[in-house]
Amino acid sequence: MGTSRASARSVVFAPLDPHSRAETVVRRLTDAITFGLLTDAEQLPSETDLAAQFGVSRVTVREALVALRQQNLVETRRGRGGGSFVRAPAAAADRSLRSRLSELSLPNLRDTADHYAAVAGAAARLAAQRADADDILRIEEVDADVAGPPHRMERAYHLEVAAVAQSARLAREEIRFATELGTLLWSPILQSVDGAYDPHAEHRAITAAIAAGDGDLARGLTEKHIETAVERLVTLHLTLVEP
Amino acid sequence: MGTSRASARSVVFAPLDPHSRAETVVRRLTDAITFGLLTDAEQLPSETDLAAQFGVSRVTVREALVALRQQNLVETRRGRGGGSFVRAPAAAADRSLRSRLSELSLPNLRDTADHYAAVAGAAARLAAQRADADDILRIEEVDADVAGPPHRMERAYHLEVAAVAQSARLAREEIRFATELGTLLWSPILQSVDGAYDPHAEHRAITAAIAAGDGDLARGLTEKHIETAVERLVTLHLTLVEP
DNA sequence: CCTTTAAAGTCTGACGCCATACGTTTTCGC
DNA sequence: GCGAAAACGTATGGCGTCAGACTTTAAAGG
Repeated sequence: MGTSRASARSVVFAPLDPHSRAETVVRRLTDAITFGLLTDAEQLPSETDLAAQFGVSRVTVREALVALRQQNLVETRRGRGGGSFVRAPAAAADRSLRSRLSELSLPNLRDTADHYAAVAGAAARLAAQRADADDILRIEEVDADVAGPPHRMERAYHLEVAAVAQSARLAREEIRFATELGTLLWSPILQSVDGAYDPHAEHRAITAAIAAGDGDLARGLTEKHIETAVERLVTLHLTLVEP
Repeated sequence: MGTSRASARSVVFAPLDPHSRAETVVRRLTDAITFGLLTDAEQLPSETDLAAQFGVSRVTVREALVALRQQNLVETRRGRGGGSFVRAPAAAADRSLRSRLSELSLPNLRDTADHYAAVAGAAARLAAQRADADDILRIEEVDADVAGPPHRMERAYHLEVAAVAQSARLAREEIRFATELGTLLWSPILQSVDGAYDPHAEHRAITAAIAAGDGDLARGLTEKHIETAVERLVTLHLTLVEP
């Protein structure tokens, strides 16, 4: 009894976000660059457009861009055709990933993964209930495109499943996890640890379950897919933490 | 392909929270009072304590309290033993609930419910994998306490299950849903629509599945429990929207 | 080469929020 | 009844953010 009361209060009275708005914009853009959502040499929208999209003042955007320039994550050019351009060195992303991984606590990593599996599994189940033939084709097309880095492929696949599930919330959650954890879970570093791992074969099995309308199987396969990736990540984490 | 890229961007460039900090505090406290997390005549922490807990300045808390007083949701007394006290008329809560329900769009309601079922179902499944005998006793004790309003009982039950699942994230999500949707889903208004509904019997079945270590059954029963409540809410929603 | 255009750079007054300090009110405890 | 303590009420200077306006820069297009 006391538990639920105390815990509900923990939400009501939880601290507000301590970060300034400029700082929040910095974190947004830094994460997007570090995790590959914004690629090297890519041009950001203009200051005016960024301000409109983020719902902040242009001064705030400019403040954030100063910080990003100091981190050498963007460079800015004036004049027509100017603007801010991403500078994302590949080696920095790799170092950032290992650094990030070694900062994560194992219980925290497992808890995040449990949550992710719940969301992605539910999306797969709903997709099995709601997909039509066009949806299945689309999922297959997305999965057939193997031209990019693994975490991009994984993100595209799971996001397509969430879209087919017709749940805006689950799709949004999927994107959040892809941003927060996806780059770790599906990192190329992990691919070299165990060569026998074939995510595409697992995707095909999930897609077949969705096509067959078997929601429980689709969910179970999705959960296992994520749990497998987590175990590999845990293995890497242990090598980093106990040298 | 374009789908996942465009959608990832929608997260990166999504608008920041437009609400001022004072306004956010107002919303927090208004929701907590309206949904029964803070009860009539209950004393709020002092301004200084609220400021510390919310991580804001006292001026901001005072600003929020002015707004709450204008809404007649609190009254404030000076001096020793003074402070702000909740004023939560039962009729206003009922009106607020119907008003809230008629504002919800049906697809939105279903989507939220799908997400809730995923979280609560996953919690039940993990609880079945991780519970020991003491945990089961605790769940049963929580469920045996029938002294309060239904939404309180439901919150306490599901939160206990999430606690037994040993997932901080799922517990936090559970609290969020209990705050956002729980008061609607388990409202006394709905209890009078269909007298045959017995949530405690459904809880006992879920608890038995958890005790038996049957994660899939525990999850399935939890999902059905929530889906049943949603259908009843949809029925009420239709009576409000199409008179 | 010149003009136009897009985009960054700079500035300004008003408002929200911060930390800090002090004053007033009311109850509690001796 | 008095003094102490808790708690609200008021005020202040500084910083972040806002909307809006104007200037400078550099590329694109004729």
